[in-house]
Amino acid sequence: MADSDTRDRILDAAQDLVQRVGANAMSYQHLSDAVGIRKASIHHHFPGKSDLLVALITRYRHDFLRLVDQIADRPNLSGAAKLARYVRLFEATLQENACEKACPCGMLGAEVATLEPRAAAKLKEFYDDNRKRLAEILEAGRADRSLRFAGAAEVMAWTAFAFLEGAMLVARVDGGAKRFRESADAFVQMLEA
Amino acid sequence: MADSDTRDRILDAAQDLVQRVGANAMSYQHLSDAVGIRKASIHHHFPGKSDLLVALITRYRHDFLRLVDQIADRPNLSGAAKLARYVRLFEATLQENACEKACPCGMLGAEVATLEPRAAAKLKEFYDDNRKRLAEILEAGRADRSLRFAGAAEVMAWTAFAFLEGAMLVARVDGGAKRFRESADAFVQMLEA
DNA sequence: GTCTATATAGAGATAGAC
DNA sequence: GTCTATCTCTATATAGAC
Repeated sequence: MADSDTRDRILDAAQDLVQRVGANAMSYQHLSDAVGIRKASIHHHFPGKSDLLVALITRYRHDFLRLVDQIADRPNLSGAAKLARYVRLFEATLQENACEKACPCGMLGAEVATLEPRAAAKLKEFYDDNRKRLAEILEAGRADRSLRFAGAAEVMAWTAFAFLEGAMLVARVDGGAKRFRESADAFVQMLEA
Repeated sequence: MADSDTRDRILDAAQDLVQRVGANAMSYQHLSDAVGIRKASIHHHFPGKSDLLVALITRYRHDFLRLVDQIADRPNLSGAAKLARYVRLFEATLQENACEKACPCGMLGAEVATLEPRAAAKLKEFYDDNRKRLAEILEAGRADRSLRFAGAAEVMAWTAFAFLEGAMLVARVDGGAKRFRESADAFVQMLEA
């Protein structure tokens, strides 16, 4: 499993760089420096940059949705409580490592026009899955009367997801994690019954 | 004024590229191709890439705030109507040229970690100014009872701005201008009294 | 699986002629 | 103000030894 370990360390370094500077500002040389192996060795695990990005999105999607499902599938939690915990997943990412890290899929979203179709498709899956889970949480909240909003849950899910991704990016320019938190609280409060 | 004309054409091309692919994926060669003059001539007008980005943000900020002020300063418009028109400025940008263009300052926000301090400071000015204008619009709406929301107008302004910037970026991955519109309408509706 | 070495292309930038 | 020519550095990627 030494192979798989190196692979993960490369993905760790790549994810960190994507979250901080984006995919277009990340190079095999940076990964080489971060992981401590040569560029050619990175290419052995991920022949092209797109292979790396596809693997990165796939792994992040899997890990993140597992956390979301742990929230969404809890039967004794109100919809409002689920929504608050979902928001906290984004907040935790922003505060990782004391530097302000954005969501990797938010960063890649800004760069989508420069991604290969494979990577763009994987990215869209992440967005789709999140909107779907969010719609379920919102609908559950409306059913248990902990949330109140007009219109289709799918529309509000798109709105909430766009806000969270945007807030992570804006926070790094202006306000930081503190502003993210108070703004996210205000957003959730608008939906609470 | 032939000089100033070329300068503007370079900035036009640069803005188009930033909106579509971002600053890190934009090169002097791309600008050369788009404008029809050589790379060295671009460097004559903008010695370094940061000079170009600073000029780009400065011009966009000036032009955009002029449009915002035309909305905010209209005395016979309700706060809710002003907010709806502000949102439509972002919607119009997204639909420009039949391709989906993001806000240049939203794109640069994602890339802020790779910007020189001068450019990052100019970017922050754009964010600050927009939040300030939005807070005034929201407060006016609360005063004329066309809008209703809890807490400080500044917090809701940050929330609305983050949503709009995020929605433009998310829309290009998933849903397009149509989803942006229905989602933005839902957001405004949450604030309407 | 990792290395050295190399290939090829593109980046940002400058010198100096017209 | 624009050009040709060139410089230097970095990027992605591959060949082949260990």
